[in-house]
Amino acid sequence: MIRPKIKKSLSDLFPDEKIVVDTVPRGKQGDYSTNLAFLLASKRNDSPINIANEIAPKIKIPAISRIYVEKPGFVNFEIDRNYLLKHIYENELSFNIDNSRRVLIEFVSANPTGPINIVSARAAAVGDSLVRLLNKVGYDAHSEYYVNDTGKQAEMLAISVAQRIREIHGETPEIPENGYHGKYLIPLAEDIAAQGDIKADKLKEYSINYFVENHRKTLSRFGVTFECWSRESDIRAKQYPETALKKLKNTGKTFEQDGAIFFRATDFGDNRDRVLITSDQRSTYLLNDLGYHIHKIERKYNQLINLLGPDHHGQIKGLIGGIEAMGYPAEFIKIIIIQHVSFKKEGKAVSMSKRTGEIFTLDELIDQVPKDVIRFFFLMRSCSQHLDFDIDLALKQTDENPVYYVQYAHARIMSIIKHGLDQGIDISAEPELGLIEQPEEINLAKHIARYDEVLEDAARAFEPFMVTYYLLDLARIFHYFYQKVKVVSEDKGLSRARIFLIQKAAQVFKQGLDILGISCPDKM
RNA sequence: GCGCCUGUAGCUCAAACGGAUAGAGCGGCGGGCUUCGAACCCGCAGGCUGGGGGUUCAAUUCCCUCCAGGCGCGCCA
Repeated sequence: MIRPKIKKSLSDLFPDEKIVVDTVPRGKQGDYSTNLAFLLASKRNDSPINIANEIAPKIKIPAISRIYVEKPGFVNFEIDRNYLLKHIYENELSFNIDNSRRVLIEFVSANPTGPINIVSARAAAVGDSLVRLLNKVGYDAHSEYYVNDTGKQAEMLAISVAQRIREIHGETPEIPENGYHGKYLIPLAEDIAAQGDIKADKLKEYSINYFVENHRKTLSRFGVTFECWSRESDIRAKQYPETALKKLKNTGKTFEQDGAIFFRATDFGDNRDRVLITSDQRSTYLLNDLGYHIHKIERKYNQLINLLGPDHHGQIKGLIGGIEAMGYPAEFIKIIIIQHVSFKKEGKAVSMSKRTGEIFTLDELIDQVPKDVIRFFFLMRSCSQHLDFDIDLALKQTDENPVYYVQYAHARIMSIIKHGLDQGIDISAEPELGLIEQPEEINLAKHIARYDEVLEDAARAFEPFMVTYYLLDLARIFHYFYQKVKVVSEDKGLSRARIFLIQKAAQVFKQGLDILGISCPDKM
């Protein structure tokens, strides 16, 4: 990484300043810039441009060949060409920004009362990519799926399935109003009916397992696998909710009212106190969830990340407050809200409700749109951004999806390298880096060198989409380079040097797309 | 009513921690293959960053207010 080297050199000169090193906008001199002169200006009561001119000559950094001062006071640094190429040549594209972090990322966790619908697809894409990204930068990150297999909705599922079985036997089904009316229960009911009678008390377990397996298969088609599937029934059987309740009671942050036990969540910034045990002595979702989080922490994780939909934001304060009250640092847990996706079809919004049975399943979407396209689409947006997904657009115009733009760049490179081999270029030979000097070549090299910086930024922000944008930029720069520079020519030494450069680009494409969970074919 | 998110080009979106002339893709118009992959490249058009006020050397970014949209606000999960 070049950026931290600049920052360190500046910090050594001015240890008291909060120095920012940024990239330079297009069209300006230099590659990286600092705001240092602005910071000093207010303290010294002088103009930023004067200070910039004063400090610029004092800065000596091996990676930097030239320093420019730009109005109104930026100090810009140009990377030394030889340093840059050597840096790329020696960089193995693997690094550690923090190897002490053991991270558990819980995401999707859809209720096993029906097929996964496309609302969960965004969380699946982001969560899976986040696991890959964090592992790539040196964290020890793992994926987790929480199965809500107890409680009222599980009961309601069993009741609804029982009615569908009656229907198969020629009777009129009577699914309760708040039951599950979707036709997707019919294959399950047929499956059960074909096996003869399953006892009523086994119906719930069987149905839950059916959908858990269904979720696992669907997500696997989407390229998403979970290392751990935790079950609420297991958490309960191991008495984690009771443990959580005991811990909370010990802190004095609970109270009784109307026969129920409350958690004093308002002490932790919540807008109301939250029920832990209802007046009819059932544990609430919050208490079970707190128990579940004890279970996570007991597994030696020091960073828990939960991806939630925007409809869950109301429960964040209660959960974090509860974890804090139980004596764990609040920073242990990070909640990421993945904003709402609006699906549109034939120009109008698609409404989805599992209870009424109006759903568009993830399986149906994958049947029609390649998973690479779907994932890329979701990973082009920041999590905090609402997102419109036009299904017709995805179905009809997949060729225009930018994912192909990136994949094409990689395939093009592989084709050029093959061509080079056919022309007798020895790609095992040491490249003569000094031959790389065209502006388009240097620009490509500079962008390759930024890869690990982008990964660091994306990992610290928990935002895989930053990788997506980087890859689109790199593809654009490569395609332009291709237009201007002939890689394979009569000059074997030059050809070898240029192949080295595009090989590095290909490695970045491959690894970057892998972080996004998107394939990277050699031919298209 | 309260809380969270959002408002940037015709459309979909960028612009990390406040920085330089607010950038891409799609769509529109005009160019470019005898040459390593045209799923590509180049150029043009298109913006009071929802309105107004404030803080700052500097605001798309922070604060206030108004307007518009989305999602929440159970002893449900």
